Amino acid sequence: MRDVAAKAGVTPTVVSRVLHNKANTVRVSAATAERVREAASELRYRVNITARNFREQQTLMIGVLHGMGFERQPLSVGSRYFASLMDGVVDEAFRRGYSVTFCPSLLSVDPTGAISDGRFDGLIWYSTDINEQNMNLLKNCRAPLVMVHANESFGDGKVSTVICDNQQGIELGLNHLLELGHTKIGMVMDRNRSFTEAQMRREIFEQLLDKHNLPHDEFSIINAETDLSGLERYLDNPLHTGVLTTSETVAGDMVTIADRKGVKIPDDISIIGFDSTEYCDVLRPKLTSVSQPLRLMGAEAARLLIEEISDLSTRRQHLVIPCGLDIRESTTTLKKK
Amino acid sequence: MRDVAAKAGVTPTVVSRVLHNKANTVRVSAATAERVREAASELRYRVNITARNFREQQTLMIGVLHGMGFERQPLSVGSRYFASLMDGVVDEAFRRGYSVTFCPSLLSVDPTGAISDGRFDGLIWYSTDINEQNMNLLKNCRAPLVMVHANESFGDGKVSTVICDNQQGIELGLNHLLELGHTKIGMVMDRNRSFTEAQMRREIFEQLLDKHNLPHDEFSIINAETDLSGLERYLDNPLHTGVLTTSETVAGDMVTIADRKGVKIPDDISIIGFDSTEYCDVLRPKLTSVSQPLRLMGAEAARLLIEEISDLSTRRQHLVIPCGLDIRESTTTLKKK
DNA sequence: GTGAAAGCGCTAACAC
DNA sequence: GTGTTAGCGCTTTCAC
Repeated sequence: MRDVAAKAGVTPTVVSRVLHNKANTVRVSAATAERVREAASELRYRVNITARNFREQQTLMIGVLHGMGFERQPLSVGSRYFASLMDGVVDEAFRRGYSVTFCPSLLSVDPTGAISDGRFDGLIWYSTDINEQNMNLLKNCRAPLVMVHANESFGDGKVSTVICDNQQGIELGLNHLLELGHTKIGMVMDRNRSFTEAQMRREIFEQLLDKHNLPHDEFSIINAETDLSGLERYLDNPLHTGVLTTSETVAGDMVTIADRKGVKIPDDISIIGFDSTEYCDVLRPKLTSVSQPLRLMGAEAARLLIEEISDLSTRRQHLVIPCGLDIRESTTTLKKK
Repeated sequence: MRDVAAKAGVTPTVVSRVLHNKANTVRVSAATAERVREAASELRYRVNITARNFREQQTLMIGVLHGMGFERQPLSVGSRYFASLMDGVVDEAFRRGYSVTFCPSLLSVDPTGAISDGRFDGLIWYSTDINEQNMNLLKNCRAPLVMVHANESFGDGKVSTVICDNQQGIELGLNHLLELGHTKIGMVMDRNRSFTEAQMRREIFEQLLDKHNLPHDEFSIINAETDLSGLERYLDNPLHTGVLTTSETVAGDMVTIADRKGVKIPDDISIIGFDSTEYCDVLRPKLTSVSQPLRLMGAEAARLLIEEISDLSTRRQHLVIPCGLDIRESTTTLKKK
C-alpha cells in the first residue's frame, strides 16, 4: 500500500479511500483516483485482508461448531443429515458475503478458543447435549451464536435457536401408520444416546400413544444401542407392525438388518424414518420419512446469525420449522394374518 | 491484555510470554507467571486471534476453491464425490491444526481476493478446467496452492498436484468387461463438458480399444449431454453390452433412465462407474465402479499443502494415487442371444 | 527476569 | 481534495 501510494504520489490514506471506500463519503479527485488505480494495478497490489480484519474487528467468517455432544458428521457416508444442513448454511452465508469454516481440530477438543478469540464473527452450533460443561463453554462465547436442534428453553434465551416441529413430525408419522391400519406401533431410538432431540421425539410419541388410547409398555421403545445389538435382537422377534424412528440413520440400519434377517419391509413391518434426505431415496425399499427441512434450517440459522452479527441489538429468535411426511416405499397397509 | 498486565503488575510483553510463548526461549519467574495466569483467568482474557494472525502473517486456515470450471458441488444430493474429497481434506487439516473454509461467494464469482489477500495460508483447488482465465488467476496466487485432478503438466510445475491413476483405472474397468466376455464396449461421458479429466479418461479408453483390437467408431463415445438427452437417445437403442463411464454421477443417471426405459442392468448392459463412493452402494443395482480414493486424495492434498506452508522451500510434488475396482451388481457376463 | 519500543497493514478522525 | 496522526492487539528485539 505504501508502495502504491509512493508510486501514485499520494499517501496511503488516499489509496485506501480510492480502492476500498464503499460509500463515497470522502471525495477524491478523478485524476488522483485514476493514478492510484493505475499504480495499484501495475504493482499487482492486493489489500491484506488480515490487516483489515484486524482493524475492523470482523472476519466475515462463520464457524461451525462440532463436538460437544455431537461429533462432526461425515459428509460422505451414511445419512445426508449433516451434508444437508451444511448446504443450507453455506448457501445462505454465501448469499450474504460470509464464508463458512469447519474447524474440527480446535472444536471437538476444546472450542474455547474458537468461540472467544475473535476468529469468527459468529457461530453455528449443532448439538443438543445440554450438560454443564457445554453451558459453561457457552458463557465464554463472545460472538453471536445460533443453536440448531435446540428450542427456546435452551441457553436462558440468550441464543437464537432453530429446530423442526417435532410434535408435528411425530404426529404426521404416527397418523400415517394409523391410517394404514397399524395399532402395534413402536419407536426405534437412534444409537447415539446423547442425541437429546431423540428424547423429545420419544416423549411426544408416548404422549400421542396415550392420546390415541394405544397400548404401550416397556417394549414400545426400542434402543438400537451403539453396536446395533438392540436392533438385532428386536428384529429376531419384532413386536410391532409399524415403527417410527428418531433418525433416518437408524431407520437405514434397520432396513439393512431386516434384509439380512429375512424380515420383509414393509410387509412385515412398516418403517418411518426421520429427516428425509436423499438417503431415503436410495435405500431399498425407499424410506418413508418424516421430513425435517435441514437445508432450510441451515439457511435460517445462517440468516439469524448474520442478522445478529450485523446488528447486535437484534432480538433473539426461536424458529420452529414445519415438518412434512414423504411417503415412499417402507410403509404399507396392515396385512391381516 | 493490557488489563491483565496491569492487574498482574507487569507489562503486556510478559503476559504474552507467559500465556503464548511455546518454546521456553525466554524465562519468566514462576511467581510472576502465576500472577499473570491468575489475572488472565479472572478477567477471562482470551488472545485476540485476529491480532495475532495479523502480526504473524498467518491464519492457520486453508481455503477450498470452488468455481473456475468446476462449481461447488452439493454435499447433500447425488454423488458423494465432493463430500468424500472434503472429508479427506478436513480430516487431515484437522490433524495438523488447520481449519478448512468454504467460501463460494468470493470464489465462484471472483477468487482473486481469496487467493491473494492473505486470508488463507494455502489453497486447495479442485478443477481441471485449464483455460487462459484460470491460468491468469493462478499467477496472482500468493499462497501455496495444491490442485486436485490435475497432473504434472498443469501450471508449469509451479503447483503441487494430486490425481488418480486414470490409466490404471480405465484399464481395470475395461479388463473387467473383457473378462466378462463383452466386446461391444462404449464410454459414457459426464454431462459436464468442461470436466477435462473425463477427456483424459476418454483418450485412455480409445487407446486401450486399439490395443485390444476392439472396434471403435463415432458411436463408441456417448455424450450424456447437460439435459441427459444424449443418454436418453442412447438407451432407446443401446449399441453396446458394456459401458465404462467417466463418473459415478452419470452412471447413476444411466441406471435411472435405463430403469424407466425397461433396459435391464446388468443383463442388457453392464455399467461401470467411476469414483466408487457410497453412492454406488445405495444405487440398485449396486454400481460396479472404478474406485478413485477421493478421501485419501483430499487428505494427501491437505498434507502437501501444509508441508508447503510450513516450509516454502519444499519441492512441488505430483502424486498419482492408485485406483481400484469395486465389483458390485451392475456388471455381469455377456449373455449369448 | 523484566520493560520499552517498534511495527505488522490498514482505516478513520481530524486537520488544513 | 489531501495529508497527518493515531491506534486496532499482539509479538519480538533489544536494552537494562
